[in-house]
Amino acid sequence: MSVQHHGNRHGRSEEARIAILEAADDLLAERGFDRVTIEGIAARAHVAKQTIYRWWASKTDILFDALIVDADEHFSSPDGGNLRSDLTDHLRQLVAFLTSTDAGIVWRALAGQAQHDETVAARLQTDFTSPQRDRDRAPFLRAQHRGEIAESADIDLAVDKLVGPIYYRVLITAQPVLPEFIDALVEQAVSRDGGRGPVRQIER
Amino acid sequence: MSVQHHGNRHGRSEEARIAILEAADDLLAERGFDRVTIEGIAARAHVAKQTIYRWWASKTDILFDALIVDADEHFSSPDGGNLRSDLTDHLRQLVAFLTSTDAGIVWRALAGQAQHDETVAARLQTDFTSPQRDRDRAPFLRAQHRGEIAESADIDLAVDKLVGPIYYRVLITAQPVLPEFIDALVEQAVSRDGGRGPVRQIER
Amino acid sequence: MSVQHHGNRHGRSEEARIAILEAADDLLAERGFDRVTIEGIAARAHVAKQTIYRWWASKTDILFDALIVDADEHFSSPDGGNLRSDLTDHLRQLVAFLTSTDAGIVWRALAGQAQHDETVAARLQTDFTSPQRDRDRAPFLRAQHRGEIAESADIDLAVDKLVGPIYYRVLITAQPVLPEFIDALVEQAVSRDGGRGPVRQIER
Amino acid sequence: MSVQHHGNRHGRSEEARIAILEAADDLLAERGFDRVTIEGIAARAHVAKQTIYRWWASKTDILFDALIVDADEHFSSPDGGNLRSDLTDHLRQLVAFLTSTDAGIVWRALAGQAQHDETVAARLQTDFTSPQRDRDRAPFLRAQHRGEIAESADIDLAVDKLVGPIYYRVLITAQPVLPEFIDALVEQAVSRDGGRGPVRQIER
DNA sequence: TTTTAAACGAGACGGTACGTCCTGTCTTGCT
DNA sequence: AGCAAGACAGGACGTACCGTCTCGTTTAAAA
Repeated sequence: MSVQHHGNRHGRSEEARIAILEAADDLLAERGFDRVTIEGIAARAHVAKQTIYRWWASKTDILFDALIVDADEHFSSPDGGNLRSDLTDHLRQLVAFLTSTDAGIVWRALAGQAQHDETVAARLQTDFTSPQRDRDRAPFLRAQHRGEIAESADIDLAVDKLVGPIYYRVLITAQPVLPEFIDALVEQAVSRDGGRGPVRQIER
Repeated sequence: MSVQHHGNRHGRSEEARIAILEAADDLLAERGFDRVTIEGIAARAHVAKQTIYRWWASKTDILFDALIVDADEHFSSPDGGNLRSDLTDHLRQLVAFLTSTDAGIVWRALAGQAQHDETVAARLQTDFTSPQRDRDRAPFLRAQHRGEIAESADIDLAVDKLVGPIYYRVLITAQPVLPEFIDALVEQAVSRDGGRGPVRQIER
Repeated sequence: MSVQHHGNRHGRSEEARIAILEAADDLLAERGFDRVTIEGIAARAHVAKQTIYRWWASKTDILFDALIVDADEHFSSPDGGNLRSDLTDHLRQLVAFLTSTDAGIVWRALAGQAQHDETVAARLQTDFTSPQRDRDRAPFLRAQHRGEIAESADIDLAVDKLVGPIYYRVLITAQPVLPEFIDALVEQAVSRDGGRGPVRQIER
Repeated sequence: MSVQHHGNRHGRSEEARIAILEAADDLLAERGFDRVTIEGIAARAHVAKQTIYRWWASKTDILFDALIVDADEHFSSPDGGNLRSDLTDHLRQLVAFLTSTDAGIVWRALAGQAQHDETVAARLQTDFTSPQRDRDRAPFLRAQHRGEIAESADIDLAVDKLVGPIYYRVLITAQPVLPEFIDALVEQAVSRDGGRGPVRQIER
């Protein structure tokens, strides 16, 4: 295990790489996306700007590196044996990730920037949204495999109904996503007459 | 009837105001949010930078002005006599607004920027999200008044379930929001056993 | 004695004129020429910018108005009966004017600006330098009239030798112009072997 | 031998430095001091504004750099063996410098600005006036050394009398400084009965 | 007596330049 | 070869004044 150096001919400095990612993270949390600058990162990481430009194309590129590592690690897929339990578990993990982790802060910044920049949108799709969607579908797939739900079930629609309201609260209305809210979403997804509860037609 | 002013004590130049809003709109559509600059707006509107700074605090402030006018005008509330019809109408208007209007482009830029800037988030809440939420609730309120749904119905939850998936598709997954998708959302909201359809439990 | 008004068809407001001249003077003394601005003068004089532009072409134009009045009033021509006495009197007045009066501050600013701006140079020549030169020549002319000096005397050269060193000290070396210095200049001008004193050839 | 640098850790770009000084010089000659702007210099020198601000504090600071080089080089001190000859030589050089060189244009602008700005005045004193005064005194010091004039001679006074009228003509009266004028000044400085000539008392 | 026109305070306008910050590129000497 | 350092050309920021303009008010001479 060789120690990393400041300038050598053995490849990039791991020391610098980590310092840059941490500086970017810290600056994002402290000052917000618009005031994260390459110069600011370089200064805080005690690194030359050129070292950043050598390995990353932009500040969003740095943030993606900070995001990906954490996102994968965050989610576990404990199989609780039934759909309700698995969905509840999963959605709680999702909400925790989006609202209570450093990676969630990064994700939110990138999701914001994706609205401005098609390149960011594309990479966010590839690096986060798409794998995340696979994670979102997993409980349903397991339920199908188990025979708990029909093979014909429209899982994509079910996922949209389930996670859509969560992202909506996080990005748009800034309302907290409480356990009861998650439960209501799950209830609808699993119930025979799903989601009927709150707003159902009065029987005549 | 009215004479053109070019700056005097009786108020600002309407001519300049409109030129600035149009320039901002055009630049946003052509170049994207990050390349909308005050200097660019001033140049395109044939206006002095100071005239912009005199009346607006930032480029997002300008975009809010461009947004508000259009948002109000966009939505009508035709009372179709039943909840399903009203919701369908309303959601189609919402989707059209978000995805197919100039104002929708502006809204998306501001929603993105709101993830970076708490000030923008606050104003977006006040100027768009909150009144829009009132518009989203209106069909349910009319249905309650009609006796179509129970007084105890949790309208806020119903709205989240209804519009959440739409915003999610527009902002996150970039999937088109087709009529069938809207219909599926509405179906769940109005049905006695709402949303059961695609993913329902297999009866045992 | 009619009171002056704010806006009428009988000509300009004397009140405004004086307030502007005083504001210009004050700002020059307090902040220096470069920070005298039309806006600053207008604000301090509680006057509209247009009122300034109506009557003056530039800030130097205002300062000329402030200068001229005082310059004329400053100099007296008491005839002391002999050249030495008259020159001494006159030079002391000149030095006092240049270094110790409000008008002297204005003059110095305009003399400085004249180095940058040919228009200012021309007006300064007409309004100050040329009449001042007449005042400088007066003692010699009286001495000629009296028969004290020859009709053939080169008065222009004598004036240059006399006042040149004074302006030089005021504008260039920033040395004080003391009475002894004036006396030395006068001594040379009036003596049969003028100015020989300090640096004379050693007799062989 | 030397490679061109365009900015690196080993110091500034000599190329940029020279381009900036030349641009400032040219703009001063073409447009006058007030229309020399940092932006104009940057544009003409094909240089970024920041490069100017990195090395100079103001436009006068740039002009000082343009002045100093030339001033030193301009003056030679040929020892003609006698005071009259040396003074004549020296004054002709001075007049040529002030009125007929690029550096003279710069000097005049700075001398003008020194009347407005104490900082400029101080630096002009240090960088030009004071060393120039040493050059002005040199002929007298050599004459003393030679025994041509007394040890007790007041050289400072003699210099004021000699150069004062020249600066006066250049800055104030805008009269040309002709050889005859120089001769008359020198004549007075060296003659036993110096300066008596033009305006002397009529013998009684 | 009423009308009218000049000068006024106020302040918005299109502009120019300011001095600062950050971008992305480059060059160098060190390790 | 990668690095820290940092100068470079460039572009946008937000501010200060420029000189012009229009407005509505004040006022005394002209009608």
